Amino acid sequence: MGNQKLYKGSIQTILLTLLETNGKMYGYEITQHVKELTKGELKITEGALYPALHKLEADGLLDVEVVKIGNRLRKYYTLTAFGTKETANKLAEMQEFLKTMQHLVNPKFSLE
Amino acid sequence: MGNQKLYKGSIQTILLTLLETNGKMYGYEITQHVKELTKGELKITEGALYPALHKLEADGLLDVEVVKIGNRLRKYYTLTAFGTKETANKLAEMQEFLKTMQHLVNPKFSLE
DNA sequence: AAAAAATACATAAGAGTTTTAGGTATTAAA
DNA sequence: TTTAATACCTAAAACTCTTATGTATTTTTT
Repeated sequence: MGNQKLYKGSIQTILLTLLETNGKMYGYEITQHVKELTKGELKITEGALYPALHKLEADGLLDVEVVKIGNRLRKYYTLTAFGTKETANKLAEMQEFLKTMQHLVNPKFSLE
Repeated sequence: MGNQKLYKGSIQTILLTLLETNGKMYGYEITQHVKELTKGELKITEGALYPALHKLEADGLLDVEVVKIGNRLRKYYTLTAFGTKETANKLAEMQEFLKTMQHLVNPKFSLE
């Protein structure tokens, strides 16, 4: 497992991207999905996940739907229209960031 | 200027990489260099820069040499042997991180 | 059948990093 | 001569995440 510190600041973007790709997801599902997708590189902890989901919801980017499975709750999250727009913005920023970082840490390719 | 938040956690790696590439640099020089390299995308603030340099020095990754230019001081930083080793590690972690993020935000390319 | 692990949510204290805002001082440019 | 640039620095506050803890249900293992 690499340096979790590097992922600071990118969790929101990750959540939004996953929801855009998969339509709707619930918290626990997201943690498992990310673990698999990244082969264990990134483990989104609950202490980071739930506050992030709540904030995105409070900010109007996500809608939530509570579903009862047996006697247990699941909270399915989906993007709002506003959330979809913000996802595009954040994805663009992420791509810019990734490109910039590649240039910085891989000077051989920094000639553009 | 994109989302500065994304750069959280990567400043140490950026500093080490710059020092590896350029041999020795002083603080102010680094801020200017990064601004140019990234075309203004990333502005390393002094409040982030100096504590980071001091920490890397305290941790034994950097040596410092004070030079007087006229009546003004410059503190040139260079990598120690240990710092060079750590730079390689952090660069590897950064590459891993960048690859993982590309997969996450660019699902089309996530088939490996 | 009982114990352990997995599923599913949540919060709160603490750690760590960066921003914002302030400070000192010298040198170059307007 | 006043402003901008150079060059260093720190401290309070904001922000994000980790660690630790809690509750409860369901499934798997012993």
